[in-house]
Amino acid sequence: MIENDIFRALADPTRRSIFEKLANGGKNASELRQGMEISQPAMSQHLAILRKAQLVREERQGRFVNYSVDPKGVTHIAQWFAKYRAFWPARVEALKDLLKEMDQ
Amino acid sequence: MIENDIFRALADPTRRSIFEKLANGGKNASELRQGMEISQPAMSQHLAILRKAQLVREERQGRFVNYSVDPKGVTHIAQWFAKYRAFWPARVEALKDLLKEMDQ
DNA sequence: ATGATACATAAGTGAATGCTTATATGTTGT
DNA sequence: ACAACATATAAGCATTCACTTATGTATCAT
Repeated sequence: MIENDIFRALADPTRRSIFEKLANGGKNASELRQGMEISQPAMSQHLAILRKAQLVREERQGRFVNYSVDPKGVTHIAQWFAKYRAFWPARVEALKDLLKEMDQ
Repeated sequence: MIENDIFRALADPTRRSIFEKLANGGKNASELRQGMEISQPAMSQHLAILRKAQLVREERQGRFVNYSVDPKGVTHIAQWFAKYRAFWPARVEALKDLLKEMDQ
């Protein structure tokens, strides 16, 4: 189940910060490691988990593999999260209608 | 870190379905167990984890403890998720402005 | 072809996770 | 006070997780 893959992927803080980095633009695995104190295999394993969750997609570019955020996973969270719109703070209640549209 | 507690809490499918049940209205621990094939201690442990993540709040009512969705945790996910609005599908792009408001 | 570089995969390990059974705590009715 | 009920906590155990080291695969430059 993809929903399970997504939440398991996001449960790890290292993977969340990788994902966050990619939200600022695509990067290859080596670039992602910069300033992160993480081994090459560990990064590769994290990326595989994010990929399986469709939170991230890969595109080979020669020796490098460029990673970027995959809207598929993001959309899936959006849909899951839309179920809880009733509990957002009052000032965001205006979102309701748009999100209701999204459910269809 | 609360963000970590939230994502770890949601990583378990049993906890997500408990959370989902509560989104349809507050229930006590016994009611939550109905139709779930889960032991009493397991339910109690799951609720403790959801409570720590501020996804759920408790309110004692006599012998029972009524649980309901806590907007604090939900709001926190909303804020985290707002960072990735750029990757939502195009037809939801209209949400941008409202969510931008939310960031402040 | 050969070496260097970028990344993936395999196998092993300690720590965390979700369950179990047993027991404790808190509340109600008698 | 006491039994019954609702929930929480403790301790133990099997599985999962995130890492490690070692090795494999793919691409580039010479």
